[in-house]
Amino acid sequence: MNQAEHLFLSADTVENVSTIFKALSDPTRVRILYLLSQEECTVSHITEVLGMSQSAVSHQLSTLRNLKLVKNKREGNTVIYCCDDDHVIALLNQAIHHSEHR
Amino acid sequence: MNQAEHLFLSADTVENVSTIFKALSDPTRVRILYLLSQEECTVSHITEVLGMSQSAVSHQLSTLRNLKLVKNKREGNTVIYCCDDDHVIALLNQAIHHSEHR
DNA sequence: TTTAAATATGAACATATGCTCATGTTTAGG
DNA sequence: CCTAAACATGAGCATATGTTCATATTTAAA
Repeated sequence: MNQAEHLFLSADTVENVSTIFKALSDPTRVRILYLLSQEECTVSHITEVLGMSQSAVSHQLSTLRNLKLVKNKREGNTVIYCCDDDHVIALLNQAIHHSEHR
Repeated sequence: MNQAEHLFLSADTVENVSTIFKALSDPTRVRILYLLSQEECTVSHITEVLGMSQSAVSHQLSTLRNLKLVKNKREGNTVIYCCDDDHVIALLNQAIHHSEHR
């Protein structure tokens, strides 16, 4: 391949891509996103399923919210989270599939 | 969705998936993998293209080697690196495509 | 209007990460 | 053999990250 024919990534693309992957680079966030990919969940439900502290879960949800990977709605006393980025879920499912079929 | 119908991820799967994504969570490694997805490269070539120190590049190549995402072969005085995990390249390309088409 | 439940958030802390700097190792050439 | 080029690697350092702990906020119910 000739040097002139290289495809280059813009700095923006590199930044966006690594940011998306960074969001998926933590086990807790993987578990949260996978759970939310199956059903909407309250924070307390996520907390129970993951077996982690409410604070730890809330902090990670905050991270995912800032990245616009999840969104939430208040319903009375509780807050319900759901996925807000289908493509990231597709990436996650693809990685899961690959990991489980080797 | 009923609780009994949930799909659960094994601890191993969660660990594998987050490890793969962690490998892709750093801009330098994204640039290296993208470059190697197009052509085999010597370390010095990667160093020039990225405009980084040889040491920094070598350390990241070591990380990618440990994860078996790249492999290398010695050719005389130089060492040539190439990709060794097609699926990770597919994930990377998918993320790049998504990032560039929004 | 208190009180309790559900959730969010800031501070602190321990660990992980990515780079630089110095130096080690391997190979080709003189 | 000696030197230079190409690459690898360990130590050190600054920053980022994920959790806990304490506390704030919001809502429902008494």
